[in-house]
Amino acid sequence: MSGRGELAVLLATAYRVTVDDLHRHLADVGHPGLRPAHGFAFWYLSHHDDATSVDLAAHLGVTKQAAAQLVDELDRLGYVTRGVHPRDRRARTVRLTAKGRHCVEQVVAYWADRERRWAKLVGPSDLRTVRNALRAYVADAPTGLKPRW
Amino acid sequence: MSGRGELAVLLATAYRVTVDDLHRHLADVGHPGLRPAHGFAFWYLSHHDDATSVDLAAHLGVTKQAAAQLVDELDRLGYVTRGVHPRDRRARTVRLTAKGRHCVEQVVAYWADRERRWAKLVGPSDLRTVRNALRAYVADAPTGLKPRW
DNA sequence: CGATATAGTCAAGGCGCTTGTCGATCGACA
DNA sequence: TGTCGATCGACAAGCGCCTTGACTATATCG
Repeated sequence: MSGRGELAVLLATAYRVTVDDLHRHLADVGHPGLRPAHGFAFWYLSHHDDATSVDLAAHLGVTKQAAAQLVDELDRLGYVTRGVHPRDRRARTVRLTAKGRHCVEQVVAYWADRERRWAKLVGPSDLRTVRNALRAYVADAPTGLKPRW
Repeated sequence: MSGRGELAVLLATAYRVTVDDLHRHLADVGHPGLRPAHGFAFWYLSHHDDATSVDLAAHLGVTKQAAAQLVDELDRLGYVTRGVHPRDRRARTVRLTAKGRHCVEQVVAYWADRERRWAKLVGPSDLRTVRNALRAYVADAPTGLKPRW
């Protein structure tokens, strides 16, 4: 790597490694076969009561049908349940089950551990620098290019 | 964002923003409809003469058939040509055309510009810190989890 | 109240991958 | 040199994760 574009490759690699290792870890602790979209959905559902497929679709940046399919799948796997919406007879709510919540907890714990490990590698001060620099980079992104999650 | 897992989201967002903006830029300069796999393929082809579909497949981490399909597509779009392999009658070489090389140049220029811009946002010293921290993070990844590109 | 919008569901299609197979060529070994 | 197993590209079919289209029931607004 000649140096030019190295940051791009590092970002891509870091992201990919992050995702792959997280999913390997989740399989190890009883949650096999999950993928990034599941993770983003869990995050959203863990912060929103009474979410609907359409809410989730907007958050994930996909169509409502794709979101519904994802929810179907998570339902089948036991991570979510659907129920009657309290205020809209057309809609159905999507809620995490205990299994879904356990999964979210595992992700949170995983990330706490990874950050500790990274801080030990480069020092807490440098990790703060990384965080701030990434924040600046993302904030500088052209409008409309921010992923919704 | 409560702070826990923030780095994960920042990495994911930075990566996604990077890829999206690069592809928007490439469309602007005459290369519409490209996707990340194309970029990785271009990078490989620009560093390897006489590459074959199987070489590319290994590099991209996909099957030889998927790589061949990608090459078909790039051939159709005018980014690569195929030829006789100098040493193996079974194989065919894949080479970048002038259009392909132009695209690679645009990517390199794009990244030079983005890095300059990022350095201006956070300071060159902090950007160095980011680079070193990402290198450390990636080097610390569990074996077998390094993406091939 | 009527017209328009919206939620979920069902259906079909597209794209980018996968696995399987085949004939031609290669490489190793006796 | 001949044989056998491996490998290359190409062809074929299938799968997963999205998309668009359509429909009925419900909601919203003037």
